[in-house]
Amino acid sequence: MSLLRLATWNINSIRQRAGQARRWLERTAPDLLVLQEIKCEAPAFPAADFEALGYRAAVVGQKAYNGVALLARVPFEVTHRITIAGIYAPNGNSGGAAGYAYKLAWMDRLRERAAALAEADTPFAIAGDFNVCPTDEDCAPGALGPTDALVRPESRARFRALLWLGLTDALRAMVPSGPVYTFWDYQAGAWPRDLGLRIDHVLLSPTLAERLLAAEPDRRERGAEQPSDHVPLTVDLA
DNA sequence: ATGCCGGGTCCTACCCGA
Repeated sequence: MSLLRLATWNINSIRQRAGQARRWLERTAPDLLVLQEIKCEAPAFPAADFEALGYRAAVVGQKAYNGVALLARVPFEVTHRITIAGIYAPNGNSGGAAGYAYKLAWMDRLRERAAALAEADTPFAIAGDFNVCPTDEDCAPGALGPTDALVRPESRARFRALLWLGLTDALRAMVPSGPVYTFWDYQAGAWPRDLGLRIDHVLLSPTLAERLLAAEPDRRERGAEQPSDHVPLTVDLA
């Protein structure tokens, strides 16, 4: 049986953690990795580091903030065409009411885009940092206040609207209940106290969800030297 | 409880993350 391994990782500066990403790719060998918060423009992205491992990079960069990239292993043999979206959704806590409104509007546009993909014939996955804890189980007690943009009801409603399109939350499909975090703040001993959040997600269209074999955040990476505050989330599809 | 850590940049005090 052939396997398609997808992964998403908010790397929090690719220039700071190119070596860590390279070692993780060697160990995990995904077919495709979407990265968020690369924090550089495309020419500064260390594409050669990944080409040496057999990955080709597609970069949408920005100076200082944000920025995403997609690393795909080449060569590959196309047996089933699928569409992969790598996203970095707005946090929504900065910029006051306007910043939160921007987050919600962005999520509304994402839903429209996902609805268009659902209308097409091609199976698809949306993977990335959604900056939403979908339920209370996805936020360690005390890790965030009730007014935080990541847990507010309007944010959660936008996430549910994606699921109502027929999408499957891959990690929750494999781990139906209990804490399974993908992020731990650098502050206040969040990692040693395991005060984490589940905000990185992989959503699968129905035919891909039928092929879901495994989904797991790689907690080892949070314990590395100078880690990102997010860990990679890997999803295996038959 | 925002700003304890850690990234970025107008190079160094300040913005942003979640």
